[in-house]
Amino acid sequence: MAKTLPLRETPERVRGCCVPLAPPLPDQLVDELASVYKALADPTRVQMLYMLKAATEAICVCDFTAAFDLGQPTVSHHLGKLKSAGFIDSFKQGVWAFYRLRDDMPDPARLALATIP
Amino acid sequence: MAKTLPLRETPERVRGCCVPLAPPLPDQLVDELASVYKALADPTRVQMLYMLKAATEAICVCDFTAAFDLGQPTVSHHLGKLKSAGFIDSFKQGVWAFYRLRDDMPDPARLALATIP
DNA sequence: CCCTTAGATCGAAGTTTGTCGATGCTTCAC
DNA sequence: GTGAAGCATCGACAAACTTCGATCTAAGGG
Repeated sequence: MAKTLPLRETPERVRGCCVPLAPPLPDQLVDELASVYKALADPTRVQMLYMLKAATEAICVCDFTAAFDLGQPTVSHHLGKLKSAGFIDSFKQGVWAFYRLRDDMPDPARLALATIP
Repeated sequence: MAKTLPLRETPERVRGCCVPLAPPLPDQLVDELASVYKALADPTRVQMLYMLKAATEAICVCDFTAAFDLGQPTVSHHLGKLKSAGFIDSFKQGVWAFYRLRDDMPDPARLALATIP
């Protein structure tokens, strides 16, 4: 017959150990989610997305460059990451480049963006 | 008198350039948000949080170690990051260590966690 | 006691990331 | 055509991150 478990009584209901868990999320989905979060894992990019959420029109790269005490290549680099992650797109107007939130943002990006004030 | 803007007509309403923007978020808040996202910016940690959301009880470290084809020190490292970010806490039960979602999770972490399936 | 086991911590290797300066490209003014 | 301005791209470098093996600590079993 089954021998009693050697665990002493506990303040929490706790199983012995190493019980089967729920099936994991598909690798593809997990990687997609992690990529989206990675794009948000930098203060400059969080601030950029906040500015774009608060803005009523597309924002010029020169505005970002003025706002962030960073070199222009660095600003371009951050905007490129947000673009690759699906948050924003861009268009050119003469010599200027404007960025805005995507209308057709992928769901993971849309959900994550909603957590930014 | 004011000279007309040199911009040609555009498909979008676009201001000239470099117009004042909304005041930025406070640095402290931006850093806190970025730190939370950084904790999610790894597939293993996303999967861990999914497992903890799906579980009804605390999960033993040995379960994570078995689930992730990673060394035990690496699993400990990831759990430590999730703990530092405010997502989870832990308690010991004999030789085992159990992790669970925090009841009093900070708001940024709670919001971000809600974006994981 | 001694030994085993679970987990945390330490130190190191390899990769990724943020930042910069330099350069190239495109557009516009003259 | 020539020059200047706005951006993107490239190459380099320091910092941070992921991962591992080795070691240390704590708890139990004999």
